[in-house]
Amino acid sequence: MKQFEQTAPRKTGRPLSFDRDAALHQAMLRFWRHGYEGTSLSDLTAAMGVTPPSIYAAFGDKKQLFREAVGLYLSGPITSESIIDQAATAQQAAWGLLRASAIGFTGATTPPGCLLASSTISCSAACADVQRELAAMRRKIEKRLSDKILRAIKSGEMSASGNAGALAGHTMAVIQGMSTLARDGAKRAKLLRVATTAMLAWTGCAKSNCADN
Amino acid sequence: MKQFEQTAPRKTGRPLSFDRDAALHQAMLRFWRHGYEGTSLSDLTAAMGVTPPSIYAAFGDKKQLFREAVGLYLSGPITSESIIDQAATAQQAAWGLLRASAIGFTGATTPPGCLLASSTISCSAACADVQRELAAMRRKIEKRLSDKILRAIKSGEMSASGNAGALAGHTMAVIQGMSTLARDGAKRAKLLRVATTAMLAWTGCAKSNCADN
DNA sequence: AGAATTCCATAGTGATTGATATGAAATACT
DNA sequence: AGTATTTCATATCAATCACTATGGAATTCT
Repeated sequence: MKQFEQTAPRKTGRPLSFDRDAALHQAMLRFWRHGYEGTSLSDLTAAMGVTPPSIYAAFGDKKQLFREAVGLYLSGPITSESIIDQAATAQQAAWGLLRASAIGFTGATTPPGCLLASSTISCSAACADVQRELAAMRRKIEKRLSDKILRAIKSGEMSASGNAGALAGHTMAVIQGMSTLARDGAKRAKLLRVATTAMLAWTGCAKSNCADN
Repeated sequence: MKQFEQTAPRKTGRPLSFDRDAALHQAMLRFWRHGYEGTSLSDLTAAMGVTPPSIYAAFGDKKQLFREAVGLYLSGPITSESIIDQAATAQQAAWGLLRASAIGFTGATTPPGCLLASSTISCSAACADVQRELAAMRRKIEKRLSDKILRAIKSGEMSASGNAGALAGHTMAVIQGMSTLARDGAKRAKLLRVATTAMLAWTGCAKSNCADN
């Protein structure tokens, strides 16, 4: 997230009268709940407590503000990458992602679902670029998981072969789908049961050596 | 779809100068690709070849046009309900849904993904009602599948118990997630592999008698 | 203190949104 | 033919969209 790094503090001029991080957090929550195009500038100004000129001075335009909001959403001590990389096995990596998603999609103080999964699923042609960016982020996570599975297969940790992409795709699909379930009102316990069920595919995979349709 | 039934043909007055069904089909394709709010009236008029007053005279307002488009999307000889009801087993019902979704989400002449899954995942507060309606449709399908699984368990067709909701939720999540994968560029073959992988959860379920997290 | 710099608040920009008013055109009924 | 009825085409409507011009306020530097 180099492009979002804090620039050197200003030495002169009137100081900012609002907390940039807090305002960005509020913007993230609005985008999370209503998506990119579903969140208007007047929504943002009301939620952030900042007037339009200040928003544009501090964040650029709406797209850049959204990109920073996505960056904030993906930041934090626990990320998809860290879950995948630090898992002992590929199967545990998938479970870690599914479990973290089930919990993250049903936070008490955050909107239901996943910001990445819902904010630009459908949008007008005007934001096709933002849509592509988020799609690339999703594919990046899937590839990282797929690579982890592939290495597990090569190292003999898993017996199946040739299904790394399918297992990774299935895991990602369940995560994206859990986001929709959460938006439709599913509770955390239900999402965790769905995640547990999804992991049965790994059991089935190990026992049946993966159907090779 | 009683509310969308063709009214008795007019007996007097200037006849419609456009094909209502063809115009509705074009509207459906636009909503499918860009979602409800992402499709503007000017988009619709251009795609349908109909001027705004004619649209409003023929369909009411934008929301009603969208509802008719959803009705058209869900119509046809093969529906979720028919797939579930006509399947010999609950497992075959899930597979039928997954397979039909993988194929339907990657049609050559239709937008990628699922209209139901993507058109109102995120929207402004102004269309929360439409969002709720689609959520209810998704839940209805899930419940029908869940009931099918429940009956299969009670009849002894399946050994597991107490996981009908989890299996149905998992199936629905994979379907919704496949829609996102399709939107992100996944090909039909990949979605079918994901669907096949998802079905391994049933194998794992049968063999391990379902983990009781 | 005075200059330089930066930000805030007011008020508005043109464009687009969903939706219509108006009157002419095209049909059926008498 | 004449009337009633319905639709079509033009030209909008008010509201909202993302965005900004302008000038004063608040700070640092000299």
